[in-house]
Amino acid sequence: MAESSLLESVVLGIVWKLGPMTPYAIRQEFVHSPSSSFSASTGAIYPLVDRLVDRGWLGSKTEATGKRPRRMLKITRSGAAALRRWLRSEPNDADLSVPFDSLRTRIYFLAALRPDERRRYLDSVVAGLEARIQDVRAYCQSYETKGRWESSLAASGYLELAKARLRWAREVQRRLEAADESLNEG
Amino acid sequence: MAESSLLESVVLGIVWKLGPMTPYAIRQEFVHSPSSSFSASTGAIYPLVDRLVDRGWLGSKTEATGKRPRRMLKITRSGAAALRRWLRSEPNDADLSVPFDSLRTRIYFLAALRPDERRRYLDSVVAGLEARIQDVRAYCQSYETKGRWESSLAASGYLELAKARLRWAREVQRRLEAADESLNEG
DNA sequence: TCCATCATGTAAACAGTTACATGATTGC
DNA sequence: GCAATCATGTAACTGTTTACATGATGGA
Repeated sequence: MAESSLLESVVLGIVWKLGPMTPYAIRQEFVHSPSSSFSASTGAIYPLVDRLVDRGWLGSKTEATGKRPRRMLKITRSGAAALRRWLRSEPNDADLSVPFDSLRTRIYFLAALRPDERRRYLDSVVAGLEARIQDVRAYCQSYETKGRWESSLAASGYLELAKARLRWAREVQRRLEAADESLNEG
Repeated sequence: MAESSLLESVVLGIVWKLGPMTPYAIRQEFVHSPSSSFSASTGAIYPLVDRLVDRGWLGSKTEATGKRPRRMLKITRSGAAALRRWLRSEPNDADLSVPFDSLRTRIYFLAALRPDERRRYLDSVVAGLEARIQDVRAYCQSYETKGRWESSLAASGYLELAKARLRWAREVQRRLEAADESLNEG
């Protein structure tokens, strides 16, 4: 049994949860997610779907409704089994390590900028995160009311991370300002 | 001027901050980071360093100290300028979107498991995150005392995310248990 | 009528992983 | 003497991005 990649497992999960659906619809799920870690370009998603079909995890039926064909994908028995295997598997090192955050990574090198540049950058980060958290809140609320329970649990995970990040960015901003002031005074 | 990838910018930043250093030492920085998003395998790092040298952003001097040569890398003027350009650049959509979390992603499909399997999985997640957060705390404290200020700000970002994630995992655990109990009663 | 979106895919280029290969140095 | 780690790199494979190409459908 082939070891499957994360993206493959997620696609399998999406079809299990939302299917039957077209490859196009799968892609939209990624596009509209508040966490854009998978860009899921066409060149990634179509070959990936083919792989899952070849492995017998997705069934594919081409419907000729209009003139142009649509591929309807649905999960098979062995596909659902593979999904459950993934879900049950012990979280590994990468799963447990602190999520990657490109804003945090940049901060690590912030001393390379002048104080005024640093301040400007932090302002744009805080403003950007504040704007974004509104979208996340809206996304989460839509799941709390109409969604399934798992979706609302995942959504609360989005919100927790988004809030933690904004809290941290404000703290960074505050500490930089304090440092600048003490420099001006002393 | 070529647009540089995130990994390239980070390598540039590491050499700016910690250099002059060997490609091997750069790799160790990634290996020992609490966020293992960059695995930075040899096959990634050596060609990447070559690209940065070709671009004139890193200077490379091969020292023949013993018998085997060591490449000492140091950032050039234009390399430092490129680093600052990256640091000043407006955070984009991907930067501002909620960080990816594979544990959260799995939760989204958790209904595919039986209640006892879900509970077992959540237990291993919470245990794993608890164990991990100790390492993160230790890592952060080492920067609070001896590190530079930017490192300690980045470290506080690690800790905030790690804590938010554990808080969320416990909340999920709690809500799953509550749901199971109400099923048993009603 | 025209534009956006639905919908399917391919091809070239590129980046990254895994595995391999080599050999020096340091500490037990 | 031996094992771990320092240290450099390459080659094959795989997955992803970017760009291209095509055409249907539905609404203003």
